Amino acid sequence: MTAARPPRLRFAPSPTGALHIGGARTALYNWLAARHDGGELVLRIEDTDRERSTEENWEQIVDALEWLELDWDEGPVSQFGRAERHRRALARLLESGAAYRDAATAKDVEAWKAERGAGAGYRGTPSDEPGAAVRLRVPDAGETVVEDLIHGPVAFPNASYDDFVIARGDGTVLYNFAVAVDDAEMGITEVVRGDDHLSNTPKQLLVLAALGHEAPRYAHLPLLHGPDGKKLSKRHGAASVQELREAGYLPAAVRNYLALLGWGTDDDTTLMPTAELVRRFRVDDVGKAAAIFDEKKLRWLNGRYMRELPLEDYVAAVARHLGREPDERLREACAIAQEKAQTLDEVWPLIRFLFEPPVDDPKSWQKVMRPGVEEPLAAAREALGDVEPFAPEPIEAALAPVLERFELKPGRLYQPIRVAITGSSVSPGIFESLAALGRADSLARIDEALVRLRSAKLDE
RNA sequence: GCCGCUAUCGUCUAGGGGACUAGGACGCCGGAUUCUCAGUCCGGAAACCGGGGUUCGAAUCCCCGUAGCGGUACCA
Repeated sequence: MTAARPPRLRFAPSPTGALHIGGARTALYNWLAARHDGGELVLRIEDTDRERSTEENWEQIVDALEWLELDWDEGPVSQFGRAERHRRALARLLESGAAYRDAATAKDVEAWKAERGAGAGYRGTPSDEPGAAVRLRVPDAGETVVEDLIHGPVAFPNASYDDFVIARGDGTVLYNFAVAVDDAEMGITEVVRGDDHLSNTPKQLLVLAALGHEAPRYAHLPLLHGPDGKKLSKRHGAASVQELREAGYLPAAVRNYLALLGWGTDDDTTLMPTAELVRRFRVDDVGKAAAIFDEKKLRWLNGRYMRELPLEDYVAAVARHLGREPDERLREACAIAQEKAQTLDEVWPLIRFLFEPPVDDPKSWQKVMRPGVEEPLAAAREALGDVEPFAPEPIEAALAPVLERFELKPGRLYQPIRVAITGSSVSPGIFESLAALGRADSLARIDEALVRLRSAKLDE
C-alpha cells in the first residue's frame, strides 16, 4: 500500500463556448488520473469573467462531459460563487503588504516599461485612489520554479514578471488569483491542465506563497493542434465534443483515441477499453510535444468499437443517432450492417433501402445496368420467387444455377440485383439484404427495375 | 521585444548512451478473400530538424541555431 493520500483533482474549464477536443482531453486525463488512484475529481467552472460566461455555455460543458461518460465527485462549482472567499484572501494580502493598490493603467505600465527597457517586470507605487487595482508584489530577485510532473523543473526569473493585477478596481478578482486561492482552499493536490498555463503558474505559486498555502503538484499537458499544425479551432472540422457526437462517434472510442493523443504505453497498445485506460494511465507518462488531432485514426478506432458492440447496444446507439425507435426492423437492419460502418453516420445509407424506396442514383444505375443484364435479372427474379425459406443461404443456392446458365461472374448478377433493390451499388451482403427486405418487396423492386430496363431499351 | 515550452515515418507514438538494419498503430500503395463497399489477412514505401560538442560509442546527454507553440490583460 502506498503512503500517498488519494489525490484530489479538478477540471476547470472556462464557459466560453462548446467544449473543445483539447478541453475534452484535459477532462479525460484528469478523470483518468483521479480514477486510477481512487481519488476525487471536482468540476469547477472558471466564470469570473462575467461577460463571457453564459448559462448556455455551462450546459454545453456539462452536456459534453456527460456524453463522454466522464463523471465527477463534486460540482459543478462556480468560481464566481466563491467570490466571498476570494475577497477574504485578498484582504489578507492587502493587510500583510504582500499586495497593494495601484492606480496605474495599462498605458502607465507601458510607459514605465518603455523607460526601463524591455524585460523588466513592472513595479508600481501604492496609491489610495478609489478604483485602483490590486497588484501582488513580485520579488525582484530569484526565480520561481514550477516542479512539473511532465516537464520537470521549469524556472522563471521573478524579475521578468510584473507586479500583476490580482483584483480589479471594483474589487472582483482575476483568474490567476482566484485559481490559486480555489485550488488551495478546495484541497486540490494535482493540477492537470494545458500547457498554455505553464507561464502563468509562477504567478499562482507567488499568490500561494503570499497566502502561506502549500502548492499543489502541476502537470502541464501539451496542446492539441489541427491537421495544419496550428492550434485547434472551429476551422478544423469536428473540433468540439458536440460535433464528434453528431458525426457518429462512440464515446468509448473517443475516450480511447483522446487518451492516446499525447500519451502512450511502452508496448504501444492502441485498443484500450476505458477500464484498461484507467488501470494504465499515469500523468507522468504523458509526452511533451503537441499532438495533431487526426480524424482518420479516430474513424478506424470507432469502427473497431462499433463492430465489437453487442447487437442490442449497437441497435440502441444507431436508434439514438437516427432518432428512431429501436424496433425489430431496425434490429434486423443493424444485424446486416454492423460489420460495415465505421461511424453511426455511415449506417443509414447502408440500411435505408429497408425503410424507404430505392434511392435514385444515376451513377450506380449506369455503371451496373449495362446491356445484357435484363435476361439474367429476370431469371434471378423467377428463381427468387420460389425460394423457401426466403433466407440468405437458400437465396444463394437458388441464384447459383442462374449464374451457371448465363456463365456469369457472380458480380455480374449480384450487382444488378443490388441496384434494383437498393438503388445503389453499395449495400450490405446481397443475400442478407434480400432476406431482410423480404420476398414481396424484393420481387416488386426487381420488377420495377426490369420495367425501367425495357423502356430504356425501347428509347434507343 | 521579453519570458518559457517543444522537436523520431504524412499522423499518433515506442525508444532515455551500445540490444537501432530505429519498433508498433492509423493513413497510403500493392496483393489475397472469385457479390459491391466495408472488414479481415499478407506484403511494401515512409522518420531521429540543422550544426557543434561530451563519449570508445548519441535518436538518446550538453550548447548554439532554426522552426512551431504558449505566456507577457483591471481575459480565462
